[in-house]
Amino acid sequence: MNPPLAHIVDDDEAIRDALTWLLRTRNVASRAWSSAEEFLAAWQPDFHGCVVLDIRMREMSGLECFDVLLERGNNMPVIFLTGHGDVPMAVGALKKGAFDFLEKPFDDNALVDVVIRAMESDARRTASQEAQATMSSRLAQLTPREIEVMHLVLTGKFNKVIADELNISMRTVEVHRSRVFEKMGVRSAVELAQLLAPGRD
Amino acid sequence: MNPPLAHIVDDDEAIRDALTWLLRTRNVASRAWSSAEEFLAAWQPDFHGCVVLDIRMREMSGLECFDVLLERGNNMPVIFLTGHGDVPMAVGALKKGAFDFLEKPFDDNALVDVVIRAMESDARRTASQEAQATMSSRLAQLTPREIEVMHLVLTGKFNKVIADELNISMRTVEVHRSRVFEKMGVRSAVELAQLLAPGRD
DNA sequence: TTCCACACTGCGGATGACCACAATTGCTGC
DNA sequence: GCAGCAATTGTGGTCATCCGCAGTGTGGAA
Repeated sequence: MNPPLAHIVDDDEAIRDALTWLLRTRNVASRAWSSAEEFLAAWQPDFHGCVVLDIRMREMSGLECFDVLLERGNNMPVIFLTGHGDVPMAVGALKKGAFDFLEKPFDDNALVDVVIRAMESDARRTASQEAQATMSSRLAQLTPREIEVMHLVLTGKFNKVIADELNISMRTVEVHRSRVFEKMGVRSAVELAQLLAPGRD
Repeated sequence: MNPPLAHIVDDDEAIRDALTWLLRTRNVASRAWSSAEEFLAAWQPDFHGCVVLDIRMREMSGLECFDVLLERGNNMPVIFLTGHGDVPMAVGALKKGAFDFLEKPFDDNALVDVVIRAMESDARRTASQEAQATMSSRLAQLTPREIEVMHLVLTGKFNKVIADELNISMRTVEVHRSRVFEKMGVRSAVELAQLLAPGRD
């Protein structure tokens, strides 16, 4: 898996170097890209960390780059940097899901804080996403009939009722139910419900 | 219950009237307040709809008003209007949970759209909140011991195991469990798990 | 003191969940 | 055709759940 990095995307080498240095002094690993195109070309779905994206760049702008990332299903938090941002631009970016939007000149401490919080946020997201991936792969192992039975089990219905609704025997329901538990790695309907429900408590 | 209203808070009477008229033509009920203080004095937890809040006002500013609303646990979406907003102000407001941040002069259609979306959002939130209030009032009826047993039941443990952990007899666990189901209005542990879990499927 | 809510316990029976063993049907791929 | 998977069903038995009936003990409120 790709290690978490702060991906710095800026066509100004001085800024790139300054940010790289700044983050290194705070023990934040980073990688610099000299254009949106370069970053997008290298981008992979399992990139982790965050993106620090300059708005004004020679070719593709930071906002355009952001749109491409959204289309590709990027999950990393994106922090915008801009020298000449206006309010609608900032509002639009945040409403599309940007993590933050900072104006130059920015305070070094503030930027580092934002980057760190973004990377923590990504780490949390990654963790919960992995759990969900495990769930999905398990769900994928279920046959159509098993899924059907599982849904009815999750409504709390008795095997007898489920059998009625599907016009099959109770015994068959028991078998499906048992296989579902086995494949999903649980030992009861309650555990299954907890597993398929988001975190609580 | 208070009906859903677009609460217009602006110390400029011309703006208030214009917005009220604009919203009425689109069949959106609204109420105008001539200052943040006036609105906050009248504000009640069961206000519904949304808030259209001017930033620059003579006494308390829109941002200060927003902070007070947040402290009071306001749930209505807040839409900011401003003539001289800057980027950090907009970013800060959105990150604190504002629904939108519009600069004057704004497009009438755009504003109405935002207001309508905000009120729809509030209607959805209200609905899910009522469901949760029902849950809370039911949970409040449970005795301490019943809550304890309920939590263990929700982990999928057998009554026998629960009895062991609490050093009581199985029969007692059965009684608590039964009372929990009765008070929570469910008929099985699975239904209980579904009820206490956020929406899914 | 009396009443009541809460927690606790035992017994026995009805019902549901789970499982091992055993088997049939139909469809797919080699 | 044969192997393999999915879906189906039955028998018989064990374990868990659920429930009514019956009763004890404690602490707080009337």
